Amino acid sequence: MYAKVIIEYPVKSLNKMFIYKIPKYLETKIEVGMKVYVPFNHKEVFGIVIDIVKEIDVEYEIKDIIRIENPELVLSKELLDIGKYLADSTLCNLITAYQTMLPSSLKIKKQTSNYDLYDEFISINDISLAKEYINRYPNRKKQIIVLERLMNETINKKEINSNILKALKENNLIKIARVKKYRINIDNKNIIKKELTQEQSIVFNQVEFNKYNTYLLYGITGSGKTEVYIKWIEKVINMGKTAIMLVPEIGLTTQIAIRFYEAFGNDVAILHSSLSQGERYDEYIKIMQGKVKIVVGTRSAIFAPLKDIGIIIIDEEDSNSYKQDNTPKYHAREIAKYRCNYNNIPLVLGSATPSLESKARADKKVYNLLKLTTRVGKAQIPKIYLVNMEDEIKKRNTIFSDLLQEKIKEKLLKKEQIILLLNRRGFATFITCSNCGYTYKCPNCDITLTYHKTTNNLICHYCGYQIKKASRCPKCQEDSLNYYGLGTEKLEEKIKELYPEIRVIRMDQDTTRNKGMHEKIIKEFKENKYDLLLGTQMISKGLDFPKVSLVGVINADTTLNIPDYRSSENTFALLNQVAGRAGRSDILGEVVIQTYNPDHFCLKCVLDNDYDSFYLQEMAFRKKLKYPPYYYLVSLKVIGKEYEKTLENAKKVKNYLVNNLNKETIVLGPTTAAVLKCKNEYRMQIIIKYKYDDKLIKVLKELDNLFTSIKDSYLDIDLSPLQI
DNA sequence: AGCACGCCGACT
DNA sequence: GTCGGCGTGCTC
Repeated sequence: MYAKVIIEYPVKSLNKMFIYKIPKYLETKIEVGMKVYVPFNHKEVFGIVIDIVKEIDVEYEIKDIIRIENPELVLSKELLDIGKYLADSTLCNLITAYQTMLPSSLKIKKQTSNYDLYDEFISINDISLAKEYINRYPNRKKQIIVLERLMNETINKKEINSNILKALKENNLIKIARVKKYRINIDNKNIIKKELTQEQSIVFNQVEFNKYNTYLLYGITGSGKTEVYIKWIEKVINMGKTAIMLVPEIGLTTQIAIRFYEAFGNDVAILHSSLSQGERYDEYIKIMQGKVKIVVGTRSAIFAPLKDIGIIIIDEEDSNSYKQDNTPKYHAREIAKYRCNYNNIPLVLGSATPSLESKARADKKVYNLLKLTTRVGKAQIPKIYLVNMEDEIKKRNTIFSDLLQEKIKEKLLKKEQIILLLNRRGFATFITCSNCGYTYKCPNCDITLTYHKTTNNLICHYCGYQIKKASRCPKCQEDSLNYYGLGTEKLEEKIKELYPEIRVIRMDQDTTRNKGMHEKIIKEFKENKYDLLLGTQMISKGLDFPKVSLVGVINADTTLNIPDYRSSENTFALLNQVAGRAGRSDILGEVVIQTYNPDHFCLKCVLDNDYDSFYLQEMAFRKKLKYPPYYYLVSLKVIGKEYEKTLENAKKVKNYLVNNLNKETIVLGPTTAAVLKCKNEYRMQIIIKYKYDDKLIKVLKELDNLFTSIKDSYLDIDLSPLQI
């Protein structure tokens, strides 16, 4: 018997099957999907068995598989197929696809170290033997105490002094058993069931099980989507099946996880980015062994090794975090479609602000549209104010408008809570010398450095380059460095200046870097230890703080002015979400949005809380400019150390595309990418816009292969990019 | 990717 | 002569 194996190196030239002979003693043990250790060109490497065949007809010498690496890890047929689909649809190597699907502790690289944790329990070997021992050595008091306890129970090894343990063991009185221990253990005995409202019940009943269908659940913030998700999953579990629930990155994960633990107890496993490697390993093994039925997690949880899935739900389906921005550049929604189609089950996409793409498909009846239009309980839609900052500047209000200041004061008096959103971290976005014009810039990238005051560092948000800030201008030595552009750090400082008695907490990438900080901030704010929470878009999603009655958006233009075709869509979603944080109980919520573009249609729609109107206007714009969902996009970046050669290669790529793709397909560029120079490399961009092109994948693969022989630059392809 | 092989220049 | 630089080719 022979095995077809892909090996651990993620290189294009090795992206193929290698054939190995299965030694006799492994014939009965080996399975497709197992990790193996094989000889490979004077070395030994790891690989995955993709196929097993009886006979093979080749002229070259075939080597033997050395061993099976870890027999408990077997990728199922479904997961193997998902990997193939992933590799095909994003043009990555097959091994890269499997690597991304596995938790890092199980990846196909080095030896898998043992991540298993155990509890060790002592029990008695033979009672009569123990009694005899006690009689013979009555002065061994400590040992006797242990032995007497052991006559009625088992004891955790940790409780007993190791010398005593040793003595008992040497006299053959006890035995020690290992029990696998999980790092995450939620013991939840009081399962909480909630009744659905009438509107929720109607939505619940519209999903058909045991059939592949995509549903778009359009439910306004606070309409109780989670409760409907729970009912669908409950139904699937009762059918003996399992479920995946995807949530956006962190933040939201914990809150939803708590609700899921309340509803399903230990049937739930959590997979998200802030778990340690060991925790991830434990959760993965639990899932693979069928010890849990529900997986709640972020993007990569779509690859959870569940068997017999009955439903997949993606909450906040418009979140950008479902798209991975490094290779493989996959979108979890597309993998979910593949998996649901594979298992012939429903896929539910939920959102208060569906992506235009999903809404358009729902309108065309490709997806089934489900709607939740009322808030649960007494909660009302918040009142929104739009403030023109142009007028405020005249009054010398650069950060806080009169209205926002007044509202903050009012809420502080009433002891209600406040959230402030500023979608930019750090202290100042750039520092310039007013004497000579010197600006701190990244030496590797084509952008200004952001100043972080807490560490007194200037940081490049692209490559991570850092330098300490000098007290005087590094060029002309004058004491004339000025700070421009407001970040969350500075906002925090300003707020404390304005309201000295206020209790403020900041949540952004910098304050949540350490494990558990995220949860801590949310918990403490919820417990009313702070009056005001300020932060980046991290604070906008899914959090439920009943005492928040005011949300302030400091500068709505930060996201609106990003030069990207989706900036309006992102801004609408962000503002709508953050507005939804206000007034989640019986107190009326108020939202103050500050902007320099009060006439922008996107902000007007936010003001009116009118998703449909936003959708129509934005769709018209997309149609006119040939953007998704009317056209599909592909972004190709040619990246190289030398500008001239990179540009030359980019031009060749363009010509190749124009000559080989369909006539109707639009090829734009090459232009300099949004950030031309990044990490000391130049980046030229080519954009493809197409409606239908049967040659596309084939042509892109050829192009990708052609680049193997070009040394001075490389090609980066993103099929359906979220940003261009 | 990572290793062997091979061809070349420069050194005890 | 031989040590080590790197360009090329191959891996079941």
